[in-house]
Amino acid sequence: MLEISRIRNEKETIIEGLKKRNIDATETLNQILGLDQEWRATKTQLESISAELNSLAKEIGQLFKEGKQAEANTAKTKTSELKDSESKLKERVDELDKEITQLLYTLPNVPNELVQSGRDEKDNETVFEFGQTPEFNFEPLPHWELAKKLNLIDFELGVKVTGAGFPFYRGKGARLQRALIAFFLDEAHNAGYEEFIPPHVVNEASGYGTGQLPDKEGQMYYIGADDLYLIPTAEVPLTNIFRDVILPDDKFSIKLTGYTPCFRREAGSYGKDVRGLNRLHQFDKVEIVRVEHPDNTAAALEEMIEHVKGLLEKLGLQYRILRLCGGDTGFASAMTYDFEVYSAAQDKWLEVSSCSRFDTFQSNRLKLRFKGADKKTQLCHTLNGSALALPRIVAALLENHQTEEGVVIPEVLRKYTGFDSI
RNA sequence: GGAGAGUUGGCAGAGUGGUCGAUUGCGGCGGUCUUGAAAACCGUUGUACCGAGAGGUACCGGGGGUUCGAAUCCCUCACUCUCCGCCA
Repeated sequence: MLEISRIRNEKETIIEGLKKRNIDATETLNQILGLDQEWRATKTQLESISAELNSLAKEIGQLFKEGKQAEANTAKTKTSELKDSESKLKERVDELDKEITQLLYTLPNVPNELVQSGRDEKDNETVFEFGQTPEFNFEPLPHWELAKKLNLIDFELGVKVTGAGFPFYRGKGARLQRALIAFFLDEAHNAGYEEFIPPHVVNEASGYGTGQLPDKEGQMYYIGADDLYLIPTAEVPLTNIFRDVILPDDKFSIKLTGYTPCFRREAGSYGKDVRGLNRLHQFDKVEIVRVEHPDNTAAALEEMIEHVKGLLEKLGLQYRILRLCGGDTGFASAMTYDFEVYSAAQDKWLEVSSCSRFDTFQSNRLKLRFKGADKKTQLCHTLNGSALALPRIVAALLENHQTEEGVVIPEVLRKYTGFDSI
């Protein structure tokens, strides 16, 4: 959520920035500023009436104490009129408050100056490429066929027990999952991230804190009996650790990591790119989350990108990094880099990681602040990234490292898997 | 699931209708003393909003009510803890 103070001061900059998302925010911003003006005027009125009432109440108390009943009762009658207008003004202030917040919720984050304007994924810029497209002297199989042939993943069993998008991993397939999770967590640990095992369900306040609610309500599995939500990513519990927190400014940088299963309803996304592991309702992911002083955000994002690059290179996967254009950048993000690995057998690029800086957009909702040397509180910056999401990594590993004899496990994973091929 | 107790400032913990944004202790910050530190002593120490400023308003788990006046009384919701039951 954008800060109202920023809208007051930098309206034109925000309008320019949001154009990169193909959004003309002029009208919304004017509407907000209009309501804000009324809000402030009404609030000033309200507060002066409250002040008057407060002092009257004190006087009446004093009169009672002095035994001046009659005078006290006269004073009492004076208050009723004031109370009337107080409650009317209060009502209006609350109303305006709500309307402003409602409008603020509709505005996405302002893109960073590096972000290009653009409509969709076709306008994303490739900023880095690594590796060679693997060549095969046989017809490479897509991962869903390899998974079946090698008995690694059972999609039909998942359908039977739960439904589509909830596969069983089995045998070496299951052990490969566990190996990847351990590998990713160890790498994050070595890079200075503190490891967490967070809850896999969160309450409503946490959903609002990271912005899944109210905008993406339909994407989360909801447990009605207890009013809880299954997490769509570890970002939600990990970032909400800092909800309503004021940090001392010597605490930075804060670096967290956690593995969790992720649950996404993916409502409305059927029929496209959903084969095999490409899109699931439950998948595993290791997430990295950072809370930063605004001065260090750019460096932190660079560091996260280097970290993810390292992971992919150690796994021997060809990849590219895209800086998303305005239209493709997520609602809360100021700038996002997507990592895509090349899938040989599907002949397409699969998104395996997304690293974003949110600047104050999340922390404003979270009320995550720090107190600087000048004793002023200001909003922290948050960032997060996947390091990494498993399914498409598994898909790429199977497809790109396949031979006619089977699948070769990358060197770095072998101490975790206990086997070097499948 | 049953019964009970609780939720107050960074923490601990007072406060049962007016002078309470809130006693006190600890912690934090500043100072005195000291070569330095500790101890002791003194001072200071919540957040947000409105206002050019003076100043004002709101917040004692959330929401509502009673009252001229609520941390304090009433209603309601949420959460936490203890005991019992069940249980990995």
